[in-house]
Amino acid sequence: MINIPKGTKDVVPDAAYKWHYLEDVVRKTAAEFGFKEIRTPTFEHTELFLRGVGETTDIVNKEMYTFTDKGDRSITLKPEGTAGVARAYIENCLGDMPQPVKMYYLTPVFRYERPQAGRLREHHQFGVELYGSASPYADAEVMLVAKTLFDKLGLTEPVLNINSIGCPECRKKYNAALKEYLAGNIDKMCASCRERFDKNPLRILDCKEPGCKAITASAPKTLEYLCDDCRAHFEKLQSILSSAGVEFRVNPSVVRGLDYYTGTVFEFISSAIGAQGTVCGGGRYNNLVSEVGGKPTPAVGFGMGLERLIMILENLNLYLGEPETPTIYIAPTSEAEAEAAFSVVGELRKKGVSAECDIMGRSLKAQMKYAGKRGYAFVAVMGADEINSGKIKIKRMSDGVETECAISDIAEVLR
RNA sequence: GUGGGUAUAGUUCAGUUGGCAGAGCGCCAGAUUGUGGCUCUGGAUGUCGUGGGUUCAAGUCCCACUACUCACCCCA
Repeated sequence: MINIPKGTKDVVPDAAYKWHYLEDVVRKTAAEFGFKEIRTPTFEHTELFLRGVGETTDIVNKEMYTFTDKGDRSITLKPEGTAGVARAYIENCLGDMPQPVKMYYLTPVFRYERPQAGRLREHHQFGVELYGSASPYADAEVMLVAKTLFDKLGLTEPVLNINSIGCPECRKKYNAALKEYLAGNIDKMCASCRERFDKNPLRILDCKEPGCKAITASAPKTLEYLCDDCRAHFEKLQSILSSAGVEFRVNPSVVRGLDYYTGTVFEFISSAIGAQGTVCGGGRYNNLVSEVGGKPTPAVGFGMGLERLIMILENLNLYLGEPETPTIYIAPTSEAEAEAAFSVVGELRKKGVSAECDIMGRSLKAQMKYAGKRGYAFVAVMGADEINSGKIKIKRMSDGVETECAISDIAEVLR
């Protein structure tokens, strides 16, 4: 037997309704905020992610599904949603549309990682992209999309953590200050932090080693090195969030692992699903479009992990939609009525009523059992009497009450 | 890439100092031939993850491998 590849998941028929429910709420929420769906390919030229996501990131270095196609092109399965949208924005001249351009996507993403709770090699993301506005209102609006979605799902628990890592100018000054602070202690820190010291000192702040945490606790904060513009932006953002009634926590250790972020970064963190608690992460990436070959365009957005979101909803016993079962089951009493039942079901479907009948050749009793277990709202037994009289009793399964009507009127009676 | 845990029926698991491979759930069929969820009866499904070793005897002990799982790194 060939089993499922590591880090992937099947959604079986009886569980698909959860995804339908979630996607439905997601689409409605995005639409309320004026975001329209954008669909980009599952794979892109590898070059896009090298330039967009950044060559020093773990995602690009060790996690991409990259292969050479038959035309000798280097192709990569998308490891995140933003780079492809940036490419599409440029390629479809969306910069010439009325600004801002507000887009959302629902997409699978692929990263070669060791799976664990809340981490897969293929997972699905809902993401939002707002292009063309550098205003902190844009940052707030994007955060509000996530917040509103959580509210609609009955989810109050994920905490919004925000930070600003500054523009490239602030970052230059900050990196120098951070390295100066760490220089005296670096030999006491973990191996990976020592490695990060040269490559990307900012990421040291993210380390969870107790020893490193103790050292970084009093390290300089990016917030202390923001230029006037970045500081004003971050302060205005907080004021907007406060007056919008959005609770948040300024958390200097929120440092994103993708190179394209500038300025505002944020995460919604849940404590309901174990170690991988970030259910939504995003920020501003004002240099991404130009990095990928377009003209400079301010942008802000987030990615949200849908598997993680479903895990949270399940762990907190929150509503996840209703199983999808046809409305009525027609049960022929024997083979003699099977064809008649089959055609009645066909008529019902033409009228828009979801209906099924026996195709297993089962006894009436077994059919009733099946119908009860599968959760049909109505069952109608069809035997010789019904065929002769043209009348049939529709049984409501919740309480057993039966209503008689003409076979040709079933659809109307159910309405 | 690093570390811990686990592996027995479709599924969740039990299996005593090593002594005939089991239970619940699910599935199928019945319980006087046209009405479900409850109950009762019966039935099907096993390379005990794979390969070695110890032993009269291994699901059980030892070794290796593989898979799964949790955690680290990193991310959603």
